[in-house]
Amino acid sequence: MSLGDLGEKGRRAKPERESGQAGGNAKPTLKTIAELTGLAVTTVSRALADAPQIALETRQRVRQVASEIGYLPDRAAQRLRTGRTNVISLVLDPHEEILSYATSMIKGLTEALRGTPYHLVITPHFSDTPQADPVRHIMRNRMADGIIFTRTEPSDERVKLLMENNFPFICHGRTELATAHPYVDYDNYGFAYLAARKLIAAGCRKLFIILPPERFTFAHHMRHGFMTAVREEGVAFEIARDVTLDSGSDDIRDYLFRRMGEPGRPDGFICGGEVSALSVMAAAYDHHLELGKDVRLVAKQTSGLFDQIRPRVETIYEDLAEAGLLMGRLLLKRIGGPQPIDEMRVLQTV
Amino acid sequence: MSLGDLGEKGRRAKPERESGQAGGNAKPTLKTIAELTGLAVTTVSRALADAPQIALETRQRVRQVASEIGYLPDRAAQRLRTGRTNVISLVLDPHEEILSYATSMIKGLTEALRGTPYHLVITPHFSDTPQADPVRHIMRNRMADGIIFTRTEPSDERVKLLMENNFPFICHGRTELATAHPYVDYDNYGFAYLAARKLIAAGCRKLFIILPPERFTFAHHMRHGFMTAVREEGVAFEIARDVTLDSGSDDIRDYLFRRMGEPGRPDGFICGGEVSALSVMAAAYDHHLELGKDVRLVAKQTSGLFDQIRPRVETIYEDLAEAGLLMGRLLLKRIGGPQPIDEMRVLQTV
DNA sequence: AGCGTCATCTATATCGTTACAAATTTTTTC
DNA sequence: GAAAAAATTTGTAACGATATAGATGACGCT
Repeated sequence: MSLGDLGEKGRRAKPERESGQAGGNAKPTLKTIAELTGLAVTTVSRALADAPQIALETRQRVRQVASEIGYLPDRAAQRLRTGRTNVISLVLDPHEEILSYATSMIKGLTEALRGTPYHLVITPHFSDTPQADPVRHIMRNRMADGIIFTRTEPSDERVKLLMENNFPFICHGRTELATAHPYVDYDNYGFAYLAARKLIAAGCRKLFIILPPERFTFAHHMRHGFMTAVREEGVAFEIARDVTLDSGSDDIRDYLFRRMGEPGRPDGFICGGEVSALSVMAAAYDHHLELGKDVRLVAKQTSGLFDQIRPRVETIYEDLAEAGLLMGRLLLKRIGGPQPIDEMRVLQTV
Repeated sequence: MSLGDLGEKGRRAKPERESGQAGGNAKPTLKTIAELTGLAVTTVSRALADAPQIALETRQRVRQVASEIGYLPDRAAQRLRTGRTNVISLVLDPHEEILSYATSMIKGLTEALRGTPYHLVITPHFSDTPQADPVRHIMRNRMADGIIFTRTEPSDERVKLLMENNFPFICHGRTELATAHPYVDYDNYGFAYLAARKLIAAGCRKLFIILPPERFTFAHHMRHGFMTAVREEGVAFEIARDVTLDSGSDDIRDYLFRRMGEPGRPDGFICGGEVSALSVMAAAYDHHLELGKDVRLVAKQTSGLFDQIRPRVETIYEDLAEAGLLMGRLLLKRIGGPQPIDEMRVLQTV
């Protein structure tokens, strides 16, 4: 089936302007349907919108014709007229680490958007530009109807901006702002707490945790969960100083290798990232330490990766696809509903 | 900085229709600039397009004013008028495996699109619908100016469709079609050949390879490279029968675990996927086979993952970010240029 | 008849941009 | 100094959809 030459100049290439049913391959518009049914363009538009003031019979007839000729509304025209873009922007830093963390989320998002008229646009935020720039840009130029972003900070500029402008958004992670806003988060307090308890229960006497960069809210949650557990049990602990979960895996490995060679070596490690958890394992391996005996590790699992890792590692699962699905649904709800719906959801540790 | 209430009804919420410079917060359009400069809208448009028939001085003045008031053209209007969407569609199946493989590619793509007016839209192709559907849909409804997809087949329907319609696209992987078309591929022949030679050189006597599903062109390339090497050296070999690189990691592991328990166990494994390579390692581990001694493995590396894996595994690197960057650049070239540029690039094994 | 009510349908204007042809001004030429 | 040529600028009409207000006809009521 050839749709005509859509390549270089598009439909403008055809000079056939006689609005008859010349060839069946001109892109159908409302006008086409109007001519076919003998109705006015407006009526067709309203009919397709299922307006009650159009006779039921007419509506059905229009629908019929529309589907017969494969009519689909022109997004650009709708967008220009209504101001609605049918776009959801996922703003993220296209670094491998973050991207891979966003992968499952994208899966959930596409699932949530499936069957809706919404498209998912990846809006990159390059780390050499201010964090709020993409958000500002999207709002200012109405590039999307809703924004999704991750790695929320306690006093997140993006959240503030979006709220000021009453622009639909949802973020992964919480802020510590006074005003409520929708978000989806994972119980990182629970993760760290549970991880620490597991290690202590397994006999560890000194726990070590690698945290996310301090600026992220979930770093605080993790630290808090960790601290609560070690205080409850009164065990020794240590928090990684020079590396974070955002550090390169090689750096994390090197850092841990060094640390494991120094006195007072921890025997229980908590790592909230998949590849960085492998770095911990690698550091232990390079010291000929046996995992599950000399040192123990609890990692956060966000994919099937750790099911293939040997020796088996204890993990706690965070379902990012579920988070993505939820975020998508909540955002659509927020966009559709005229009144601000403040939905907050924290996915629990299992 | 508040941009006004952009949430519910957008700019349409303001009834201020006096086209003066009432508030500075109305979205600037060509009309705004026209009024400010005393020129006609058309002139402003042409001036911003740097048309040679507009006096240089005028062009500069218009530019000046435009940047002062922060003018940015309305995408929807441009799109409606010109038929150009400024969108690049990346079509992919949002399964975790494929997505994670596409992750680095997305990184390269965003890099290529950086600074251009093009947006990256993730167009999901759900496996329960015909493969060519998204492509057809994108062309028919002019959802994008160019299409990118992966996992090309020898007689790929999508390629045929896109070529018939002369629609700009680029795919990752080659076809075996008569007509030339642009693509970016990785030398999977070289990968398998090199991997096999490495294993043989290390002393392996029976090689085993897990291939991608037969329907993909690169499966043939890999098989061919593998076969060439084993025939040259006359070593025994085996090709995975019940699993492919697309199988679930658990299935791959279970399959290999079984195979390793049977007589005539291979001692050299080639695996063209990251997580599935870990499955091979896991299967060996579960059999108490020592990697690098009892069995050897050569894996394809597409991220930093294997730098953290112990014991160290021999890998051959495929740079998917580079592929993404290249694909983005070639596609943009193809979209911009009026004459079809047939660019074929195969990234070599290193 | 005359008038209002209801159910349908339609004409017009507009979103912001660009293509096209025509109009205006300036410069050149004889 | 007038006509021709060149250099600028401008008006009008789309692109395809929808919001708004208005038109049409059928029907019932007094």
